[in-house]
Amino acid sequence: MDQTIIIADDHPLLLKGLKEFLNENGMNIIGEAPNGVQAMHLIETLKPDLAILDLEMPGMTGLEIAKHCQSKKLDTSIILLTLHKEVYIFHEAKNLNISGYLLKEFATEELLNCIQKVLSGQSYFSKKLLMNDAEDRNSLTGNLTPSEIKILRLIALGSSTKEIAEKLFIAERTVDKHRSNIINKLQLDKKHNALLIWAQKNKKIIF
Amino acid sequence: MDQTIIIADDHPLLLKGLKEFLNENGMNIIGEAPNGVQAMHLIETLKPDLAILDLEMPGMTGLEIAKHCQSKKLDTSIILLTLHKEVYIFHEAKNLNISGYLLKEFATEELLNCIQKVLSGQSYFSKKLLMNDAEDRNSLTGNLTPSEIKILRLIALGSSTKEIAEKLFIAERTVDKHRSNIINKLQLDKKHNALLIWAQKNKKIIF
DNA sequence: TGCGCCATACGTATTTACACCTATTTTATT
DNA sequence: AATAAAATAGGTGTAAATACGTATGGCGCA
Repeated sequence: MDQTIIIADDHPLLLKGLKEFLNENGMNIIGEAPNGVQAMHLIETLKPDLAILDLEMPGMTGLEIAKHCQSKKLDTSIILLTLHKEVYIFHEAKNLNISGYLLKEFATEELLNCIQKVLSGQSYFSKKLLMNDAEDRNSLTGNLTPSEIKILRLIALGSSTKEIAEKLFIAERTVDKHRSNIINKLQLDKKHNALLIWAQKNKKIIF
Repeated sequence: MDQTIIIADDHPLLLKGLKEFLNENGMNIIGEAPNGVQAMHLIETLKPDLAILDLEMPGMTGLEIAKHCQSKKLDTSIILLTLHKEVYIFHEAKNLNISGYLLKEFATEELLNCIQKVLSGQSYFSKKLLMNDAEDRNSLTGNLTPSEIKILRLIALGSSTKEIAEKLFIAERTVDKHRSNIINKLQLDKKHNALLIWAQKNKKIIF
């Protein structure tokens, strides 16, 4: 493998383990960073083929790095490593240049496979991230209609009513009405931002 | 160092990093385990001088292992590694045979120091765990005035401007002004609810 | 066929959140 | 004692979120 890789993680032991593991498997690691800001800098200066990033890092998360790369039109492929099952990332990944997403827990089992796929232009997302919490989800969002769920997700991602309307090509008032219905179905307080707060808190469930 | 060590962590990359790091520093690792149950088994069979354990592991947590060791009167010293600042462990440690407690985040910086102390019979608890998130907090909320922090906390708890004004016996406009100042200091997007979302996300830091 | 659910859309009104501005009083710090 | 910083308060304006209505077309199911 002559393709270049950088890695970033704020946990030094994990960074070390990752580096050793990749080296043992013949990968060409040209840079490593202990936080998101430095990782971004490495990507900009070294322009590696692949960046393997921790999702949660101080300064800049792996997700934010992906967004920056996209807006700066850098063609570094990105694999995210995460500790917890943040399923919502999977959905964001569609709009971003994220090619892989793995749990650290299973990293060695799947990492090589993932890297190979990504370096050959494909993408790889750990199935273990997808098949979970089906129960929680149903108990909470089972009553919601498909449109309502769509809107709820956009709210969770930080979109305003206006933005949602634009994205879904429907009227703001319609979105408004859906919000209202969602609030009723979830029996939220009739308080300002109650829906927003709920969506933020329950990100993991609604995706 | 001829004293024997076993290590356990459910994250394979971290376990690898830890092993390499300790080997490089001349430690004598006689066993490693990917979960708590196997770690306990290693301790019972190999009777190492020291066990370096992840706090959160499937099957048996580092804390449970410590309890077992105590009840079985094994004199293996125990160092716990943790990802998150679970300060409550520190208080439990007094009643258990836990000799060290470190954040993975700072592990390399302090780990050798900690191991030396523990192997020589002393104990070592990361100060970063005690004087809590003082750094994180300062880096993020250090510029904030006491009033601003008060208000930020109320926002995180879901209070509206009106409610905050009532609780603090000040005018709504004053609260408004503080919100504005907080947003500026934290350099948040000038977007609706940006402050609310930030406060929700960073609950752990501002309290 | 008709009933009900859903998505769509619009109107009106209220409450919040925030920007940008000024100004006074209190409290610290030097 | 003087200067700086913080807390307080207010004005004006915009955008957003929600409540509470009504209304229509589509679609499935009894």
